[in-house]
Amino acid sequence: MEKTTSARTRLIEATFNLIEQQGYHGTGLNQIIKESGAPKGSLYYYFPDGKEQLVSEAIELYGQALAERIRGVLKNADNPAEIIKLIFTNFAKKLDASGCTKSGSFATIVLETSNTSERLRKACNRMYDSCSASYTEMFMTHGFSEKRATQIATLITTSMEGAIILCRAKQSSEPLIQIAEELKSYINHAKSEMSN
Amino acid sequence: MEKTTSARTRLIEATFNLIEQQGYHGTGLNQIIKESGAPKGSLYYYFPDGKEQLVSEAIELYGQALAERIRGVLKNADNPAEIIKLIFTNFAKKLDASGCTKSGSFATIVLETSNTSERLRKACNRMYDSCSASYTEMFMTHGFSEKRATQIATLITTSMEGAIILCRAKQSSEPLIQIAEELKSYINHAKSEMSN
DNA sequence: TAAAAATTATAACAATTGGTCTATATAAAC
DNA sequence: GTTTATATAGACCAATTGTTATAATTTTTA
Repeated sequence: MEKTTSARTRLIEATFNLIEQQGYHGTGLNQIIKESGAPKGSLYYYFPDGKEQLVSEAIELYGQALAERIRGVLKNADNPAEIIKLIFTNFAKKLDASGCTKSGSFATIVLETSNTSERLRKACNRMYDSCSASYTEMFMTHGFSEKRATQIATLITTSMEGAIILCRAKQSSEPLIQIAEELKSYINHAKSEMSN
Repeated sequence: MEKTTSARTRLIEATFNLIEQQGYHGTGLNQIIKESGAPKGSLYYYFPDGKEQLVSEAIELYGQALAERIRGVLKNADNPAEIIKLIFTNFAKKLDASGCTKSGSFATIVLETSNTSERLRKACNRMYDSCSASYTEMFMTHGFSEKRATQIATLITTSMEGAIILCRAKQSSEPLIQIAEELKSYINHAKSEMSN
């Protein structure tokens, strides 16, 4: 089972790796093949729909992994504010580790293809929904109303994605760190107002 | 003066228009020429450094216009929370007017080129700094400490950029509207805590 | 009107793009 | 051991990418 799927998954992994650094159109299939080390003939065998399918599955795979990771961290959280801060600082660490080259987000794909590929747009949208839902769920289990929980979840999702962009532009993880602190104090404030 | 610069500026305008819809690598020079209606031979006459220079100047031009627009709106603001909300809802309107195709942000360029072009990365970064500084300035004139003003400005800048991405993915301006409301109440809260 | 400068046209460039094709190998099943 | 899927190799495709070079054309200046 390992050997059979390895070429396929190597292609997917290389795809996401390169796209998060260079974008969708900036990443060629030849480069993906070289980076993955996968045999060239295998690409259209596993992904008959070509690049679009390849990227679509990369979004799906990475997105699910991301959503699960987040959900796992949120699971045993007793302090929502603290745990959100932790997630942001973790992202900052990963970004730093890559020299600020790998953002770990779908923003590029969205911005490049949302007007030309419904398939990719929807794949990205599902991932945002999935992550956002995880946040919402946690806040609700901590006593927030559904409406309030959803609002905060949206703010988290958007500021996360936006902070990553600022970090790439600045070549520094500082924006993520800053937002981490900011959101923490905001969530604490929201908590204290939970009565109304 | 109008006729002489018209081909040049038409090229720049077409460039920004297309890039915000399709990204940097997704937009070809041929398409820019066609869209702009500018003579083909003029491109490398006005922009000897090619695509990079063309895009760089597009960022500069659009960025300055954006920063000025924001600064103008903030100038005669007596209610910071309300004016921030207004800016976000204005962005939402513009996005809706384009059928959610034109984001009016530099995120694509950052994500696609920050690892390969210092020139473009820095150009985008300058624009973020410029906008962020406008927000900071306003909050300071309304009594916020410099530190606090900067923090809130960063949250505004990041969540704006992130919200735009969510809107593109969702094909709806709803995230921008939601964040508009959320930030408004947040700023009001921050204002009430200004004493410490 | 002649000379100079600014602008545009056109063709070609090598390189690369995403994608298709057929032939060959490797493995599994009977 | 022969047949049948599964998988890989690699040449090939037309189209397009950004870029360069040179020629023709305007426009400005003298």
